[in-house]
Amino acid sequence: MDLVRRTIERYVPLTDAEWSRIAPNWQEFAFTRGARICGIGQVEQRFYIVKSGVQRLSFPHDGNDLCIGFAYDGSWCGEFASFLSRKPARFEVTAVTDSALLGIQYDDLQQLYREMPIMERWGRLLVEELILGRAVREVEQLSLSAEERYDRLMARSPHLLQLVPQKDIASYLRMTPETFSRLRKRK
Amino acid sequence: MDLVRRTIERYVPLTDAEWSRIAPNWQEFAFTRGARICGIGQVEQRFYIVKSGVQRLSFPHDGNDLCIGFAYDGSWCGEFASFLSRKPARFEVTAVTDSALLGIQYDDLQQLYREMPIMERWGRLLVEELILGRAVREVEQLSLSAEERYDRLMARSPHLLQLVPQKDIASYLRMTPETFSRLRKRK
DNA sequence: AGTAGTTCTTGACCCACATCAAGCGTGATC
DNA sequence: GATCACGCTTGATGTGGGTCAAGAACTACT
Repeated sequence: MDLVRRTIERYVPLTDAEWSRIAPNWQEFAFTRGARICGIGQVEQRFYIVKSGVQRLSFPHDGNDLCIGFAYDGSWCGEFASFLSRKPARFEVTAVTDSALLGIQYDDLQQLYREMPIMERWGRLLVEELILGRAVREVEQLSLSAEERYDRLMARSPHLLQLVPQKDIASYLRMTPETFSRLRKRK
Repeated sequence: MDLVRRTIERYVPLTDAEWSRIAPNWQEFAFTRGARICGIGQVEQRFYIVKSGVQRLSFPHDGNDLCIGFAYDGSWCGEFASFLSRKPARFEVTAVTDSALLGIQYDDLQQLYREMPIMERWGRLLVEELILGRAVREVEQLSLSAEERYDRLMARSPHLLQLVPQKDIASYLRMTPETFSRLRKRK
């Protein structure tokens, strides 16, 4: 649970008093491999910090899943768009491995925002960071070839190959499992 | 200038007192057609609200520009990633038509965030909205064919065709000008 | 251990869209 | 109103990566 405090404090400092107001709002959730953390059509109720495990963000598209991203230790997890907008999720979140997540309920977070300007700031900085990540990924998607995207991911997150099925990585890189397999062989 | 107040009040209510603190931080900027609003490599100094005109967000990629998005009346404008991170811009912002923009300086905005929790909230809600827009676009990019993307854009923003060169729209839709031209003919 | 359901690999083939090239507006500049 | 510079169109040709298919290697379940 201290993980939550450390994670928040990467953005804003917290006094012990502030933390003791915040802490009770966070709860631990366990998901077994393959479990659905948020399904398409439902409204995401929580925002999570990953304590352990790997999770996948994806959406189904004629037959197979298109993979949008992964979350792991220390990163955020959840269907943010649904969480923020309170609209049905377009993406689903699945536990790729057994996972322990620390989550906060939407209403509780809004209450914290209302009571504590420091939390409002945290919320802003957090979403700003998400935007920056998206911008980087957008450039890479647009300007790199299939092979370059493969190289880039393997350079940055080689561990992913051990953690999640190749077809998911392939989909994340916007290529078919066949192409991914052929690229691996070439190296 | 009242446009700024109205735009902010789409997210949070402002008292006259609050507004009179905020207003002096916003300034009007004029750009003529073709002018560079933010160049690649420089740090975006301002966050803009569009008073009039159309602007383009793009980045160069072997020879031509890859177009990421457009801004027009009432929407936000600028290289947000650079503005938020204070790092050199990866994208450039160009005036497609003569443009009048209302802008606020980075430091001034941070000062407002510090002084006024209501502005901090505005900032949070604003970036949340930007993220939601990205999610929608990401789904469309991934799940629609070139022709479907064309149809979707023509249904939603037919006016764009009158405002910006076809090659930019083509690039925004991730296709060559030739493909775009052929799609138009088919309709 | 045996069966069934996945995922990964490999080969053969295909196609949507890109690339290349040439001619045609159209509007800015002198 | 001639010249120049782009943007748009149209046709011919090329190709990266997708699709289809079939077998091999895992994994999970009983």
